[in-house]
Amino acid sequence: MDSLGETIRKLREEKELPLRTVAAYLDIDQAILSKIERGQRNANREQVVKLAAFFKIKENELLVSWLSDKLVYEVADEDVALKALQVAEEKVKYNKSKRK
Amino acid sequence: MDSLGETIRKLREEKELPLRTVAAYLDIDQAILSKIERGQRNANREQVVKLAAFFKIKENELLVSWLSDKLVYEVADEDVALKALQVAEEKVKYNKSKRK
DNA sequence: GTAATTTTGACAAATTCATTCAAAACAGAA
DNA sequence: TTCTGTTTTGAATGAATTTGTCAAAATTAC
Repeated sequence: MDSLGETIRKLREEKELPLRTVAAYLDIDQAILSKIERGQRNANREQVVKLAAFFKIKENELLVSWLSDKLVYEVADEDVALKALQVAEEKVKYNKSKRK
Repeated sequence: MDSLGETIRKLREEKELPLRTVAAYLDIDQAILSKIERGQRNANREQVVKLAAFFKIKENELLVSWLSDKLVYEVADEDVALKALQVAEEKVKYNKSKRK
């Protein structure tokens, strides 16, 4: 249940790479990557895709991690957080079945 | 499974009230309310609370409707939408248990 | 200690978002 | 059709949020 930040920090440290290296690959300032890893900034979709490629892990898994982080952030400090997530699931399922 | 917009439009039309009346209560331009009802704009939390009071319905129900709309919007056109919602649920549950 | 790396925060730029307003579109009644 | 009230649209503005840059401070490793 790691956040995106925790995940990529672990991967980076496993390979003993400095922020600089990964940041260069993503074409962003290392300060931003530092913040992303610690959850102070959100990555954008493009960056997530690049990160998956860089670390050679499944793109979809990282996207799920990233998206779910955003969702958690969105419902934070709402009492109805869980309920809202469940209803959102229903709505997505419903839309999917309808779109066919 | 109505969206917030559909819900409040129905309520307003049941009572045969013009946009003007409800908009005045919310202290916003009627153009905005029109857009909120048709899902072209997001309401903010405060407006949702006021709407619940105005129509005398449960605040939490309307908040769930509003929040879940935002979540659906956030994951729209992502293949991993459902998965992300499920993982987000797990994360929220986990955070809740930890925060005690 | 030095050197490399990471974190922080101030600032600027860019982008997104909300709001206002007036005109256009629409609906119903006469 | 015209009159009246309502709703929708879109352009323009302003506010707020996000995003990136940079350099200095803090931390870590040697």
